[in-house]
Amino acid sequence: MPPPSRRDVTDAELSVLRHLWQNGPATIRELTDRLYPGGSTSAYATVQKLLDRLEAKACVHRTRTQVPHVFAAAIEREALIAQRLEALADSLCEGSLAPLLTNLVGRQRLSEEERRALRSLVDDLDRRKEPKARRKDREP
Amino acid sequence: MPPPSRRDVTDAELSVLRHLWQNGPATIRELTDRLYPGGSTSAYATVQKLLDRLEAKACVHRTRTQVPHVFAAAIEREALIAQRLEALADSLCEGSLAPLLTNLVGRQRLSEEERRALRSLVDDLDRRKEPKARRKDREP
DNA sequence: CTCGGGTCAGACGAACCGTCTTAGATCTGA
DNA sequence: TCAGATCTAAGACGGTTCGTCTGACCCGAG
Repeated sequence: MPPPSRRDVTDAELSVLRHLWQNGPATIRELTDRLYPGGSTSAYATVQKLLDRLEAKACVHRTRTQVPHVFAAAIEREALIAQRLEALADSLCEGSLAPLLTNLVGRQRLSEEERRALRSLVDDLDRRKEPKARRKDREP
Repeated sequence: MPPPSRRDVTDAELSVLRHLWQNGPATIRELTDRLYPGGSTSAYATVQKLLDRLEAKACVHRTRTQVPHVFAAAIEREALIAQRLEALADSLCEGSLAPLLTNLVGRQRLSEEERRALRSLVDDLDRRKEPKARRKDREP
């Protein structure tokens, strides 16, 4: 059986990605100073390798025109969340997202405010998908 | 840096677990015949090892009193979903579940029926958490 | 006794992850 | 000019995990 071939983003890789999300594009040097403060010489190479692999996974974009190269996140945090939620649904719910939803909603950890926000989200969705009187939807 | 120490349930392990969820307790032989139909001798040992590791992860309970041993799922599918959702929240949302929720709700893939079910879930939650007049709830 | 089925412990190859080393290119300042 | 610093690039390393597979031992039925 061939391995999944598309590997997931790793924890160490994620810490790099997180920094790019929070602080925008950066060089290897900047990332190294931030993530491995007081790190020895090899920390630089470690960050470099993490960026290499992130680039191979299309999660990071590298600007080669200038030196040192500048790296920027090529995937949004939301997109990564979406991707993992779908992977979860595939492996545990036969692709259906509903069980995840009910699991999240059925928790006590949701504050009143979160519940209110959730309700308004559902309202928005309803409004978009089944308007009482059909409006001029450009994408039905 | 020490590895995460609590490893996740693997794909192959998950296929065993899935069968236990669907068909109830089973012996190694039964699982092997189901999961590796026409499998050679070693398939049996493979399933056995998967069950060993699942037991080590407290995801499976093994009845040793009788031979052959009978294995049963020791974790519900819902619990595993919950666990993974929390892991996801920890790694990508600083522990907050809300981003997962909004990501799931903001999709087009939710059918009208799913939206209706979701709404009633939120309604239930609201009713449970802020009853206008406290009723005699035996399980609050 | 033999043999088939079961348990148990462990080895194996492959893959992955984080780290680290090395070599060569490029730029800069004394 | 050249010595040193900085960067890119490629790869090796040790450790771990995963799925698979082998072999030894146990036991009850024929």
